[in-house]
Amino acid sequence: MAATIKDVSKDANVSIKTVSRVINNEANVAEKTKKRVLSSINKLGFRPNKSAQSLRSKRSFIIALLYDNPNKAYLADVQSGIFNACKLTGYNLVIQECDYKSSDLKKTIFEFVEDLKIDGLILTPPLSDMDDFLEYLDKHKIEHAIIAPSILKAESLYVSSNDYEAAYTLTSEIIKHGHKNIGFIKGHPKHSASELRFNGYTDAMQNYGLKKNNSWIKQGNFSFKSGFDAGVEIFNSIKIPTAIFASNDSMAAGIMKSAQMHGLKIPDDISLAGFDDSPIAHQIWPALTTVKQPVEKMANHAAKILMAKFDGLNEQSQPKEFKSELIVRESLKNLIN
Amino acid sequence: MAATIKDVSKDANVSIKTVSRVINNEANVAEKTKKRVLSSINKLGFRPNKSAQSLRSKRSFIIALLYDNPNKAYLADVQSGIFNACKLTGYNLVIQECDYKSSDLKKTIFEFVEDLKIDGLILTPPLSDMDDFLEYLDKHKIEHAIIAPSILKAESLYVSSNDYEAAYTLTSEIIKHGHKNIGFIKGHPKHSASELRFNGYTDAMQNYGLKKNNSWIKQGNFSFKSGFDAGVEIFNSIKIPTAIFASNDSMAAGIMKSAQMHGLKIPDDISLAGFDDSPIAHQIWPALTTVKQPVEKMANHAAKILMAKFDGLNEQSQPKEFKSELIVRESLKNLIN
DNA sequence: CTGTTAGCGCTTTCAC
DNA sequence: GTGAAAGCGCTAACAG
Repeated sequence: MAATIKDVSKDANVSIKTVSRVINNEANVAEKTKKRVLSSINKLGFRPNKSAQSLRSKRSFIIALLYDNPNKAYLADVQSGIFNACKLTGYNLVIQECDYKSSDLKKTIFEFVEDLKIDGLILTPPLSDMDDFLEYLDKHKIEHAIIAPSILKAESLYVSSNDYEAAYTLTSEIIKHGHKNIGFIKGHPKHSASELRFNGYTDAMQNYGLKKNNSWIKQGNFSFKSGFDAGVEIFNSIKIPTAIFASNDSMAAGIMKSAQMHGLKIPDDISLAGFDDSPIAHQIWPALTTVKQPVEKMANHAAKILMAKFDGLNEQSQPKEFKSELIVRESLKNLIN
Repeated sequence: MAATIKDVSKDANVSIKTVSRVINNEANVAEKTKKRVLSSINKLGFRPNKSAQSLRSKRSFIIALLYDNPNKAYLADVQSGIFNACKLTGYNLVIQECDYKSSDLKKTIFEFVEDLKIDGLILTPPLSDMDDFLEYLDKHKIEHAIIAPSILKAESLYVSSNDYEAAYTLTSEIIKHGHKNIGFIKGHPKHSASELRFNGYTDAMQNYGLKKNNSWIKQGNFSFKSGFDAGVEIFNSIKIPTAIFASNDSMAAGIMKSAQMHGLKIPDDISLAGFDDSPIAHQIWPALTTVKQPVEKMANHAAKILMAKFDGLNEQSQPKEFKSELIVRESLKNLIN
């Protein structure tokens, strides 16, 4: 039978309350007593019963990841980042798939949090931007950290990346390769990143004195198919651009397929760039020029600042914004010389 | 304040034990009483406190998914299948990344299960084949369902797919397209699927009277890079095959890249086939001929038979083996005519 | 078919 | 700094 707090208290010759103090790292325990208790804990292999702790203290040492149908690689990265943070602190990770369009989202999550006494939530896009849901969480004092929200509120816990700047930089890079006619495929309208990336593209074009051509700008939704369809439309137009910047890699891969089916060579006939550096970016030929976001690190940090809050620590001083990295690969041709 | 079992018992004018019986669907409650209790539960919005249930009954209504570094799409599919099964039963899903090579794997998982009172585990490859770990779980009476184990023990809960047959069928299909010189890239040696797929290939070759050529058979490890490397080796040999069957899509994509860098056209110069129908299979061009396994369904079923066991139900009668589907796409050329 | 009693293992409250 | 007592909300064991 597993040792209980009582066994430890007997072994160490203290009250159970003192053992409890040691477990919970509370103040007011003499150093000597603490050592004795710790050695008993060790000797007996005592691990606190989480159900009992949870019943009494209404916390569970469990955090939850909420997501709605992200792409699979993104989900895996986020999850891995959070998991590794949990491992350090002894927290556990429950996952909860949600439907952001569902009308009982709030109720579902509320009951989920109440039932499991979930200590806090980590939200991923598009949940990160659902204002009324976020307000609801605040109102009910459900702790949460937000990954990549579009509106950065100083008082909330979040991590974000510099989508705008990265898109600006990538566009500039394409321009510096001698391209003037550059198309753009927008991402899912509900994801804040879509707008930021488009703005980065737009501003770079403008600052370099280039004109956008609306027949080369298409609405996508981050899916391979939407990229493919956009490619078909663009390649059927009278004049085609020399480069296309798609808001993510899946769409860029879709364009690549449509280009190749159209008999166009990449990058000789058309250059391509994506965003995210998902596995597909280097698993196709030619490999995609893209932007790598430190998704795993961001998620890791989100989990850390969330858990720090439970312990009253302040990790807010840490950077909240993570820098992306430009990765230039074969899909981008240099037109100069 | 949330309602407790006591509140319900007062409202319904019964003892708390009777309420408990209703919650747990136990026998020996008069239909009439049950109705009254249910209506009180409803009226008060009562939901049982899981911590208290867990403390007393040593179960948590939580199951856990154990995995070690699978590919991201596979993980997402498995997870989704399990999650959907959980939604039906009210169970929750905790995830646990493991290192199958770690010497404290057993200890880590044991404490994890004990601490959270995890009701059962779902294992994915390569954990599915770690005999001593499985034995350990049996010995400690930790319930578990196994996804795709190599050895099918009648007494254990598992789901599997017909890897051998599928590989046999795919190889036959390649042969029926007129190919005689067919290479093969093996998967990760630790995954049972690798051997099954190789055997399917071998037997098909033999049954059609074709000879295997060892310089076209390479050891891979399921990664894109291992496929790429294998491709480089094969394409540098004096004579190259007309088709290569890679044990998964990532490796097939790797071969495709090496072929294209070698100036070979697919499928005109070389046909390719993969396995799994991962996203990459149709996001490259030409799209890969492959085999689709119902991963999500398998995982869903694994979760269902596991949870059924907790309630003493027997879902063993359900099929344990799931059929794969052959998907022929552009990467396979017909050499006949 | 229903109820009473005890107690799971811990934290809270308050006393010293 | 430390401890005693109470009790979180539920289920097990038994009684009727």
